[in-house]
Amino acid sequence: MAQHEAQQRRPSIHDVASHAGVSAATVSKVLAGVTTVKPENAQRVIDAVELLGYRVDPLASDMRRAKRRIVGAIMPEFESEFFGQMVTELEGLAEQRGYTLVAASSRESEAREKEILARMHDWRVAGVVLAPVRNEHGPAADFMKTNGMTGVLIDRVLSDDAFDTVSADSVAASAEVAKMLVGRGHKHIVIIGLAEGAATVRARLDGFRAQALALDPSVRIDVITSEVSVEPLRTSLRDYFAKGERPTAVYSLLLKGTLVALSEFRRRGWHCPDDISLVGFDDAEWMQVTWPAIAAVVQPVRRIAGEAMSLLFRRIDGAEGPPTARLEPCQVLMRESVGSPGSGPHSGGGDRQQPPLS
Amino acid sequence: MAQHEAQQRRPSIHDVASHAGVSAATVSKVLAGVTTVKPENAQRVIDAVELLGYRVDPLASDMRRAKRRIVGAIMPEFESEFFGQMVTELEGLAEQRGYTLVAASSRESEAREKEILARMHDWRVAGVVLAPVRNEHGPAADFMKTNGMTGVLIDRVLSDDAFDTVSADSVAASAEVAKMLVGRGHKHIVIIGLAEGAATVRARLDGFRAQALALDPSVRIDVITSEVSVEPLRTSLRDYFAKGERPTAVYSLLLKGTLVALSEFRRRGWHCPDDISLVGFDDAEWMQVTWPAIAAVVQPVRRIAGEAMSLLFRRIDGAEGPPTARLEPCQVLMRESVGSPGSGPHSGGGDRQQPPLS
DNA sequence: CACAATGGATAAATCGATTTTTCACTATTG
DNA sequence: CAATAGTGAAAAATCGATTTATCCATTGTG
Repeated sequence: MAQHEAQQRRPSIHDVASHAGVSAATVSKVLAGVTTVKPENAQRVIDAVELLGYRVDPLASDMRRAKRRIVGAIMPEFESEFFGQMVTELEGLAEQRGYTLVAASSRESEAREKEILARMHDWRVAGVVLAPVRNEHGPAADFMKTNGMTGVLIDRVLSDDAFDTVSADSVAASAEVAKMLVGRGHKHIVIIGLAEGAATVRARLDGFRAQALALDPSVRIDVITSEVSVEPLRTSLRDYFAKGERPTAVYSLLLKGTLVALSEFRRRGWHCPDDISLVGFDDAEWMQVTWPAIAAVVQPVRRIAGEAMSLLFRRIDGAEGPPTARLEPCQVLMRESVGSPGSGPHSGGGDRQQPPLS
Repeated sequence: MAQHEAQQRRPSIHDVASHAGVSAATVSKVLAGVTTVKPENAQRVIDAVELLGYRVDPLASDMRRAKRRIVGAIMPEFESEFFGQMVTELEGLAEQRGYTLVAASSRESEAREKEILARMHDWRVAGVVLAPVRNEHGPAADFMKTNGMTGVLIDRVLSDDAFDTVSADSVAASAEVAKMLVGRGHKHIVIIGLAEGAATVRARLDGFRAQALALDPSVRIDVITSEVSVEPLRTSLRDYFAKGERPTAVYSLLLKGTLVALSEFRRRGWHCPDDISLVGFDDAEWMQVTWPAIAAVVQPVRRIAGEAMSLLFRRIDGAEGPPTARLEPCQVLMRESVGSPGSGPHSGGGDRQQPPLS
């Protein structure tokens, strides 16, 4: 098998050195771009590198230097478009700077999150981008603090006294959603979400509520949250509807909640937007091809990733100063899932026949 | 800032050794579980480890040993549920064996794929799980061969003469889809897909065609593919419909194609399944909450990942022998998007009002 | 009692780079 | 012409582990 015969040891810096007739130190210098090498010798090194197909072993290289060129990324999951895109972006940005990104998923478990972090600390990563499962006050952030790790917290965070944070401005986005819904005459709205971290959820709720009540003090806003997972949320929403509650709009604070809402609408035979309107936090590709297309808040993934990496490398490069808390603006995509209350077929209006796209 | 004062150097194996009053070699042996250490000394080492909070530096550890405990995973993208789940699974399996998984996305580019592979080779990874952008004959697999890397190819592959392969049995699944559609009376079916790798696409087409024609020799099967990206596919499908073609069912060989089909249905105002049926390769969470729910072929992600890792580690551990080519069975999920031709409203039947879920 | 065998541990070599120190040699200056 | 300054490169130390070779002290045996 070629698989085995080619298993020869790769050339080391010493092989290059002896081929070029210089010392390993000189080779290292040439490769690092140090200018105090005689051009003639530099050329011989370059030739030898070319001839042998030599490439620096990043592991050995990182061994000696103070900061290793590895950064970690910890996401709650890889399965969603949001975190998938996030990892892709982070990977590219790390690469641009000559760093290797090691990504891991905490699978929505704080215990696992801390374990992964410990492992990354073992690797002596230069820094970590952490999207915490709950919020900035979990055990993972604590671990980072007590171990003097450098890092940036993203997504489910507001601000921290030790680390820079970057997240979507979901408060402003929620206010915009409120404007959209109340502006269309909705007077009974239910918000569903997970109580990921008290602060972030509260912020979104407050952002929505403040704007909604400012526009129409008579609007009724119900909130359904679940502490732990999505399934209890489904049950709660089902019970809520079963009680006879008839809100005219649902605002879901998370993607899975949007799915739950849709499936509960199905279960009850409600049509969206005729019977009930829906807006979801987090956009997904499929939301624009279904009928109705689902209105959604789009998070600025690229900006969050870019900002996070830029802050991270600033710290890695030794930047001092108090931590910053950045909020990146979201975009609210109005789509067919939002209508006006009372325009559905049950009240005489509406037509489920979708119009051709323009 | 705590961020900096805690930046103290971590204890090394020598620190542990001096604390325990033994040599570094002894510490290493205790940690490796070698039994030729006096119990008394072993205990002192364990105590010192505990006291100092010592943890082995995997980088330094891998330096000396022949095979590094790192495996790579290269996926075409992270944004889809399929590859997201795949990475999650692979990560867990690598972890179980004490390996670190380094994942990277080739972003559907063969050039990038090869670059990533070269970087992983630089890291001297013990092995790689590669989901090639096109097929098993791309430059990446070549690179692996000529450099004697060990690896397993997954997903868009059939078999290879140098590497083990694992993929979904999309041929059998396609046949099953054919049975489902033809069995319901469809006589004009269009298949859409990317010509990712000639062989895999052809296999799926053939699997479908053979089964369909066996059941009904009069069935007409049109095929629309695009070499490169999804957009040309959209254009082709649009042109196809614009020509006046009126197939009664669409079978999409890829997730993005399913989205394209749905959006083209929308554009023309066609209702699914009344006007046209749809089955897609690759399932996604949203497909069961939309109306209609979309019938889909579910790939056995866990099994593929498990089999790939098991084969990979077998090779890493030195297993010889010719490469194997595994096919894992898919599951075809029948859902509302599949109906019988001619039962739609245009021909008198059908009712777009969905029934409540059971 | 001398010598071999054995258990247990340490010293030293190694992995593949980087960085610091040392050194040889040339060029400048008093 | 000797002392000093300056160049470029080699030698050596280092990073933090693992592994091999070496060594000492017992114990066992003839």
